[in-house]
Amino acid sequence: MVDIPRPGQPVRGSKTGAPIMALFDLLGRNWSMGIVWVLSEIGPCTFRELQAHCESISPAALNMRLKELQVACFVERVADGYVLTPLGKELYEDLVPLGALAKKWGEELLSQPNK
Amino acid sequence: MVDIPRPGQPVRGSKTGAPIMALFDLLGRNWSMGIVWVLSEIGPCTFRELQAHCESISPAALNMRLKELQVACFVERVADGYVLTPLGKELYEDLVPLGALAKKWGEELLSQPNK
DNA sequence: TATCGATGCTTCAAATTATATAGCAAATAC
DNA sequence: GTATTTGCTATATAATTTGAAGCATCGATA
Repeated sequence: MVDIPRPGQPVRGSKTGAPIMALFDLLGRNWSMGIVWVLSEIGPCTFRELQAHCESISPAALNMRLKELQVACFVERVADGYVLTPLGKELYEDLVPLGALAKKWGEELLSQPNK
Repeated sequence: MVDIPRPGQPVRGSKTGAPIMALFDLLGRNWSMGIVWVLSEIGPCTFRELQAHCESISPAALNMRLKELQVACFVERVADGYVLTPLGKELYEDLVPLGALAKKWGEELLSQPNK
């Protein structure tokens, strides 16, 4: 039903399905990383809460990404709504450094003549 | 000309332009992370080499992503072709842990009944 | 100096994805 | 039982990506 890129199967970036490319294929979809980030920040939450925190995501997009992330074992549904799985939390931990880099990047862009 | 999401300006995921959301917006585009990854693996390389290593990217897509990554200061053109900037290398370093996670994830997916 | 191959793209139509808006069915709260 | 809230679905439109073809420029060679 919901199709996700899987290591070992052809994905964008690798016909043999290099794991990193499969992951990039999944995370490179619109909102994927944002959802993981927000879910980690605000903890277990309902669909509508998640939607509100993502500010401009459409329900169709949110729904699709959530389904993918569930099939991919990064997110699961519990009584309170949606949560990161242990693997999802690991993923989040790996994304954390990007938060710091993003700030540095923002400064560099400002100090730079726009192209 | 080439438009990229910038911290401080409205981006997907943040109307105020939270840096991490701007970065996710950029990296969440098709092939962005894959290009950074490949560029780091094979070092300075030509357009066609990059294209070959990305296995199935179309030149139009590669060109667009390269322009964006250059405007974003992650990639630059030198005599030998394209290279990561120092900031681009930092970005790569932050992506490295995802390589390990991807392998673990691949195993978890296999050991799991597919949904 | 003519031609060849390699390189760095551009073009364009077709397919895929994403967005925005409306709204509905089920569960809970009153 | 009526009103809210929640978790979506539907649908039309817009944006992005793909895939294939090909062109312009360059340096090397004949």
